[in-house]
Amino acid sequence: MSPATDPPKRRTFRGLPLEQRQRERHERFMEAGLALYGVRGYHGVTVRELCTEARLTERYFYESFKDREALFGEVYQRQVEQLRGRVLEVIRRHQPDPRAMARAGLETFFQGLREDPRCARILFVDVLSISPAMTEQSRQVTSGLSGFLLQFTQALYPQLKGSGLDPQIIATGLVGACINVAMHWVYDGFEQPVESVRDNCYALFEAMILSWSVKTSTAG
Amino acid sequence: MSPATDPPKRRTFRGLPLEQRQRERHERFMEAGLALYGVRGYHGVTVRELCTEARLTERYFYESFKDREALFGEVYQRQVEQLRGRVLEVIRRHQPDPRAMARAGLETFFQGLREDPRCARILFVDVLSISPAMTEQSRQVTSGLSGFLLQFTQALYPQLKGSGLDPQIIATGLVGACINVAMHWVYDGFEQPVESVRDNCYALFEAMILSWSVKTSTAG
DNA sequence: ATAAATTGACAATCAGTGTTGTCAATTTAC
DNA sequence: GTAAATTGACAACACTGATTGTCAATTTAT
Repeated sequence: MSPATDPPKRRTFRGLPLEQRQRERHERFMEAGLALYGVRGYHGVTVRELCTEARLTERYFYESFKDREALFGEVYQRQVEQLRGRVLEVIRRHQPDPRAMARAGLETFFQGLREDPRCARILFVDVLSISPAMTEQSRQVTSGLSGFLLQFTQALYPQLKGSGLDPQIIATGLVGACINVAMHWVYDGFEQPVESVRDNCYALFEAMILSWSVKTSTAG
Repeated sequence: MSPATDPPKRRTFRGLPLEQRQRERHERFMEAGLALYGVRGYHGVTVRELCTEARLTERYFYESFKDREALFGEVYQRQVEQLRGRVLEVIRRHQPDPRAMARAGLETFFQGLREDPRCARILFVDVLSISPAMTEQSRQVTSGLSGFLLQFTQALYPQLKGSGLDPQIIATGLVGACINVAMHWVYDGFEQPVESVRDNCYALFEAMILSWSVKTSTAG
């Protein structure tokens, strides 16, 4: 049917095969996305700016991503996985002391944001105002976080069940507390030392657990 | 210098003086802003749509507002003041019982969001991704909220000072907890009864206060 | 009744932006 | 060396949206 234009034959260029060149371009756009989205937000950044930042052209942008939102989605997902991975790793390393695990996890979380404040904007601000699809993606991530927290505390304190409270709501609240503290910390330019932020958030966790065990021990 | 076109003489129309007509138009745009921004978000709404919703034309939009952002700012500020006013009022009405005050305040907060879910999106989501100016406005509001919470708890529990924790961070965390719980509640379609949401958030407050007084009493 | 003010509908302008296409220059395979 | 693949710069196109301007119809004051 079509007049049969032979597809161009792939070949190496500057010593690199096609796949690697494509991966490198993809990677440069990812970095440009982090740099621009993370500072000016999703809606304030154009495709052209992303291309300039990546030192590539529009053609390659659409080679790697369906549209602007797709790039944001990938940047978002990568940030989530990087930070989550670091936190899980450090938690594992502090087993089995639950307090050390919680404190180290919190500290790693906050350290990650301080090392790269752009992460905070991408993870907690812009993702919510792009599209219903991105909002859903974000909600799944934070729900997963609450779920993990839930599992963690219930494994450590099995007596927490049956206190009349809703563990899911409590977990959602604690996650929200950390996020809000983190955001203010970031926007205030990291005034407080990371140890203070960590300890105060940990205090929220501990308070909740304490109160829980008190309630359940007096109730049971 | 200018060819001296006389300014049009103001007069009544449909029995209403100019000021009142302008105020009514302004009001219709405010309602349109709440309706559209509150559902589709700031970036998804155009001036034309706002005009259609308000059953007015672009000319009147720019009569009332400098631009799209100005309308959002006013809608935001009004929502803040309405909700805050209701919460403060009900807290006052439950004086002097601190638990009743806290629980009633929380319940009013959540009820307000349930009665008008558009409020949640405007207050907690979109305001953060519009401009640095709007972000700053939002931060001032939530800082004010944390400040109020701080004052409230410190007045009730003067022994809380000197526990080694940073009350400002704790307050920021508690506010973030309520916001996050509220957002998930809204987006989940108000599955849980408002009493449950209220009680669980209150439990966070109470846990914090309890833990605080325990720490200070054992330390002092 | 008439002229002026007011309104509403909509055209016109102007600036961006996403997206696709062109083309010359560069690099590679043969 | 030559043809094909690849790249990079940028033009072209289509579309959207903010903002200003036009004008006829309506209402009011005198």
